[in-house]
Amino acid sequence: MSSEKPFKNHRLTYRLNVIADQAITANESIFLRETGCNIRELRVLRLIDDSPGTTFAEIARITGFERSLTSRIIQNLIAEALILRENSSTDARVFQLFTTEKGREVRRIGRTVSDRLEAVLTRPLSDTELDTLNQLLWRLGKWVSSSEYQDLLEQE
Amino acid sequence: MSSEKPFKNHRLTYRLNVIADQAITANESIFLRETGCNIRELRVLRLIDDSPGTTFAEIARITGFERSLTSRIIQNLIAEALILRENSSTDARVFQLFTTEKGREVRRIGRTVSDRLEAVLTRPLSDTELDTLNQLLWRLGKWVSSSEYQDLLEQE
DNA sequence: TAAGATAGTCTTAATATGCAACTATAAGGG
DNA sequence: CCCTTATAGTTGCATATTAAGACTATCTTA
Repeated sequence: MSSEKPFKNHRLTYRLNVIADQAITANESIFLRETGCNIRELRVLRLIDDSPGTTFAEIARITGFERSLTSRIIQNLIAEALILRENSSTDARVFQLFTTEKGREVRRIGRTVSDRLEAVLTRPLSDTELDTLNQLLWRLGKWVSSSEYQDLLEQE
Repeated sequence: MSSEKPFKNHRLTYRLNVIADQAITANESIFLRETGCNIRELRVLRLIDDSPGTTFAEIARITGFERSLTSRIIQNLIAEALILRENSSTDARVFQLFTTEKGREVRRIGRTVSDRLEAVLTRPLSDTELDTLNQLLWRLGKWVSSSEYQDLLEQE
């Protein structure tokens, strides 16, 4: 029975990667078509929409993106008129970021698309199974982000 | 209780991606250090070791890598003396690939490292939970590779 | 007011990767 | 037997991605 599993010999890491890759690749082009933004831009847009007035440095810190990369993403979002920036009244080096009306609309569309894609992805699983999967992945996610995991990996 | 989940608002795709990314990134550097090969090279090495005499075209087909990319990977493996190639006796256009002694050794090391990393990754899960996760991911993997999934994604 | 820290930008260089042209050989058709 | 087309595999080129670090401007502290 268990010999029927084609994936059997593969590592968890590999399997995770294949699925994530497939899902991301498929989603990326759909997002781009529907919203004009790639996934990273949408993520930054979301962050700004959730924390109006946030700054460049905050975004870079939260996402973990390089500062140059973060800068360019923000510039793109501004060029597309999805966000705007204002000089901080208290520190002239800093500018604060806000979503525009159009930005909020794009974010809304992004959410809808995301909902749909998520539903398609999880279609073969029952609600219970999906819960189980979410829980297991949540624990794995916490684990791989922990310093204990990193330490354990490094000690040969 | 369920409100305690920090990941709660994130999408499955996102979660999968984060975990896969973390795991892959961590593994990649360890593999490189221990074997001198990156993960793709190891994968090709494994394929050749499992099917001695296989060809360039076979490798490209199975992995799905671009032909130019496949060619370069094979060249690297030859340069590192992990594999060798022989002209096919029946078709002068074709060459056949075999692992060298060193290649088999590297593969063996790769397997050991991989075992260890896998054990570290799955440490927080019980055997039963791991089984469950494997099974759910296996089903998701089959699903995202199906044409039905692709079709469903595309229909707006 | 000088020294150093911080916010953010921009140039540059390395790397990765796909495409398409290219060589060499095989196979089939008239 | 030649000509055309197909296949195996390689390589040059063009492009996209990204990190690093130099740079400007401003703030802070002494």
